[in-house]
Amino acid sequence: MSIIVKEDFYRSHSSLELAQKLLGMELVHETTEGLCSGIIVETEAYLHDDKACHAFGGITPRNRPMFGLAGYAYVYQIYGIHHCFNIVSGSEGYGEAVLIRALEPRLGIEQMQIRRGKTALNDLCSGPGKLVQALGIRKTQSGDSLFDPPLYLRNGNLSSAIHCTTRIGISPGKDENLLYRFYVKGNKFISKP
DNA sequence: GTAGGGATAATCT
DNA sequence: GATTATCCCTACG
Repeated sequence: MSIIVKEDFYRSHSSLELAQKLLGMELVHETTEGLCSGIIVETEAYLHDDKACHAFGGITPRNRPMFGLAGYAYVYQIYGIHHCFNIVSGSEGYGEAVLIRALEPRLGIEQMQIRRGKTALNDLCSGPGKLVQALGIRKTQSGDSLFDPPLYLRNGNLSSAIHCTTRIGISPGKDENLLYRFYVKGNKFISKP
């Protein structure tokens, strides 16, 4: 049973609601090397009035996708080496997104192991930079839609409770105490308990 | 198995 | 020139 999540879904929830509803869904990437996917088990919300949000200082060429319609990808590079994958959320013009922080590997595990250079399952997608590398997502896909192949989400069932806590890697003074991080309680594929 | 520090480049001011 | 929503290797117990 695999139903592609349609654009309506992304637009009928606030960013905070969406961050929680994404848990348990399957993120799928189809490439020429094969299909890879994983269950979303950890997310963080970034809102327009939130100092830690890339869009807080206004629109720039890099963060432009965040100000568009919900249901599109926003990919950026940090620390010179790593990439992070976000799902644009909220209303058009507000600059909000949900950062995907961890996946539970599902399909195409062999391909992910090759791309990551690691074999341990819990070391393939347990972090924002790792899952982007494992799925083979590239920065050029920033701004692409998420309701059609090659990159899309499928509905899934969430069996465990959602845990809510503070976000990771936020500098002091940048709304670091907001409880905008969500993860599946007891799941061993999250980046950090 | 845990803790600490260094790498590295696009982006914006 | 400052900033950045991380990862990985190494050194210890």
